[in-house]
Amino acid sequence: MNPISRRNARPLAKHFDFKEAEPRLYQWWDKKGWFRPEAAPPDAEPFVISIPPPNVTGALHIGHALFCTLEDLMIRYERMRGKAALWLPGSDHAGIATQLQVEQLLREEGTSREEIGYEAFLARTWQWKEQYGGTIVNQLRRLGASCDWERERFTLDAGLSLAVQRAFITLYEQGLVYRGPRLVNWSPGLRTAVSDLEVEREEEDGLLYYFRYPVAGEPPLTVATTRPETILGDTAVAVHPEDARYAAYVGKTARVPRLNRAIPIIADASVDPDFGSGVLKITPAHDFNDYEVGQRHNLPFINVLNEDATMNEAAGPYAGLDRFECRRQLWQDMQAEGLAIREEAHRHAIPRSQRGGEIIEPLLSTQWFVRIQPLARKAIEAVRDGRIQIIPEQFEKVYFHWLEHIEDWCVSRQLWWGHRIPAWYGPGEQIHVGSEPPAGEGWVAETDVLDTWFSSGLWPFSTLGWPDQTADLARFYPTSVLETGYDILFFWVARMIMMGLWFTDEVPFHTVYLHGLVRDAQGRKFSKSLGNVIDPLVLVDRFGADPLRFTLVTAGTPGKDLNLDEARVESNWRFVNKLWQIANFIISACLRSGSPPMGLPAKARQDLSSRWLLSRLNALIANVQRLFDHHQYGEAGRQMYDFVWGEFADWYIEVSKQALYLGTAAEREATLQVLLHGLDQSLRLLHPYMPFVTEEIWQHLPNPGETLMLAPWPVAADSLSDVEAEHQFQQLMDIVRGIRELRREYEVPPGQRLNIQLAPGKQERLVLEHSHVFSRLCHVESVEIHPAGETPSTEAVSLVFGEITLYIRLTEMVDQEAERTRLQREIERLEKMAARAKSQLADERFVARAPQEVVQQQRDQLQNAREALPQLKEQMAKLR
RNA sequence: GGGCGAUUAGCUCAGUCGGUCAGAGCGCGCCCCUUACAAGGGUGAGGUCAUUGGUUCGAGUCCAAUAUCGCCCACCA
Repeated sequence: MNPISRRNARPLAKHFDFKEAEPRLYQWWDKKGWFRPEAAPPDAEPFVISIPPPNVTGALHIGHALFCTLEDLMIRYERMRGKAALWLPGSDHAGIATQLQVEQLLREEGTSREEIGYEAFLARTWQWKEQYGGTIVNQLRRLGASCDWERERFTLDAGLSLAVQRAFITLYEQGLVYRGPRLVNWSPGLRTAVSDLEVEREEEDGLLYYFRYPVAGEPPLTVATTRPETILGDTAVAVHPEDARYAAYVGKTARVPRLNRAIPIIADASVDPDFGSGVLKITPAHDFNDYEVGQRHNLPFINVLNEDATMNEAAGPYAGLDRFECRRQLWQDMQAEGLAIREEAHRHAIPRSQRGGEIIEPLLSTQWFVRIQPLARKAIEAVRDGRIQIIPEQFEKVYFHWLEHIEDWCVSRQLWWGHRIPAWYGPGEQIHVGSEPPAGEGWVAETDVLDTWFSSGLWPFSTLGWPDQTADLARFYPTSVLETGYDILFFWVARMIMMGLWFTDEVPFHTVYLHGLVRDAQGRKFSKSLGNVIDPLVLVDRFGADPLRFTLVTAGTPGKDLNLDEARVESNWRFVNKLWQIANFIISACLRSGSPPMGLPAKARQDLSSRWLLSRLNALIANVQRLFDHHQYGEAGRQMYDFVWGEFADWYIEVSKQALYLGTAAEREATLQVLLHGLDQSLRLLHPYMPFVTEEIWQHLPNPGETLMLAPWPVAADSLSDVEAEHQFQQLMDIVRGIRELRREYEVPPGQRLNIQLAPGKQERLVLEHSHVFSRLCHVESVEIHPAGETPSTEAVSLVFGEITLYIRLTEMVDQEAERTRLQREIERLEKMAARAKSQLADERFVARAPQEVVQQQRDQLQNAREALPQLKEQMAKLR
């Protein structure tokens, strides 16, 4: 091993200038190639995350910032652990979203996609993509994302397009793809089919229309509908088979209002006799339930809608009207004929497009479908048998439920932007599926494209070169963790698992980590209309990327929505500053007295506070490891925060000043070593959360490696754990706090230094040897042994900490009454504690069954109370 | 109609393996510009851990019911 060349500490600026440092560090890391897995030795174990590809259309929102932070955290952590970490970035062509945006653009220019035509539209969209598509990916850089940019992919790249074709053709050849007329969810505005998942149902106020269905030879039937225009497509009227009211009607003929078409009255068990009048109109071409009834009873399917949801010629006199206009018109006409009975307010679920929000119509149309059950079975198995673990676990249930009830996936979309389905239509209704048309004349290419999620489903392996057996595929597939929001568990995660297993025969990743949604400080969803949208980049501008990252990770728990409060980002910005000031203090000390040799002082040269600090640090490292193993990054971050601020800064640094300012050269060196070690380890732990400030500080420390990014991750060592030191230092801390409380209670002026007498006892050396702790932390002038036999002055108050009793003389006469109250309070507290411990210990079941430490703890408490109480009571007795 | 989650301080939330777990941040009160940091330090007030049962030596933590809120799935016209 080469000796690491010695580098001196370099002074820090007074404050961290994140605006200057962040881009500088990022470019440096990137240029050095450290984001690439090749930065690790060739035999390093890989750790791979495929980024959830954001829509090219998108701008970075807070949800992106969350996934970006979590994934970067995992990647940086594993990289520091020596793995070949690959975070593969990219973006999604997002068929519908992108097409909508470009169409909007065209509309603003007074034209449309139909007008400019297919080729021009595609060219336009590509141009648009080149222009704006890089935005979001560049924004990820500002958050510190350590992606391997040389492996960046786009779902419409040539390689990925090939993968899509291969996958589709394979499924077809395996008999898992079929094409045919089915009732699908239709988006009239986009004039395309959409999948079940892309339809959202919201309860809305609507109307229920009651009307009469004329029946030959019987009084008319009363029927209710929410969509009167579909009456025109009715091909039956149904009642429940056991509904006595209508038994006479079954088999008779009804006449469709206005059109006078004769339709049968049938009996079907799916009719709920208790809803409305108990009579159901059947529109097989425009309702999913009716569709099934229609199939069962062999009814005709009459489609009354055009692709844009205007009425077609089957609607007779209403042809050409918009669906809602038709609804009004028909109802009016029925009122005129006396067929309309009444309208009733009715709250019901309306299906709306996830994109754009228009009302979706069930429409009969010819589409491509994937028979998904065989794929789903494999996907269920993989989670069931633990090859894939979903975190948090509760989502496994949801996953199973969805996959167990999954229906065939409509994968064709009548869009222009996307992967064209590799199919060809030949003479005589022939269909050929393949990347090229068959030989011969007259073959026409399919114009439908595939659902965007089809290509997303291949993402973990298509990005690595599949179907080619590339070196990357061999090395980095299966990937490691798939991290994303729970809202796309079905859309994306389940489909990746299904397709990964199907095409590669391996799970695409072994862990699924699902995060929650980011909401505003009051827990509301972000929305433009509420005006509560938080732009992560604005927060980065104000506070830097580190505080935002730290906040996003520590503000919540896995799988739960988190409320983002700007105040929290600000307070974490203060934490960044705190870290900076800690570093500033330590580096200044190095500059003053020379940087110490690397490493820790020998145990014999470690003072109590150092042993305490190192033991606490070691406990932190062990805890963090356990938490990381369980993906509890939030709790781990919070513990780091508490350690750095609450223990390292508040206590160790304060105490270290004694050695630094007044100690011998050897003491100074030993203390500096511990300070540097504490800082160095803290920076390593925090680096995955706050990469910028930690790297910047680390670069100013003496003797660092080249980059913190690749510095080894801290490992806990039993040799650093020191229970005794923790216990003793804790006693000192208790005393300091006790004295501070006392100072406040008696309003001792801050400048006034206290003289303390210590009752002789077992712990007297501990207290005497650390008098500097009290002098630095609570303004104590002197500590001396209380002369035996002498009664403490009436100007003194006493403080009791277990077996340590202190008498503190205050200059002015102590208010005897106040002191009595204080002592009384303290006595009561201890007596209660003693009583509880005593009764616990008297319970032999407790002593027998509770762990040894817990029993011992109770014994210690009892012991403490027993030693302290007589002291306190003695003091009470002395009061007048 | 099913399923899931939540309920802890004024607000937003942590709480791992049942035993220093009654915590943090913000807000609020009081004191302090003490030679790393006022972007700071110190110290307080404030909670029957939703309710009720149960398991256990021991429950914020596990179980069951209830209440309230939220989410997901589902073809009630």
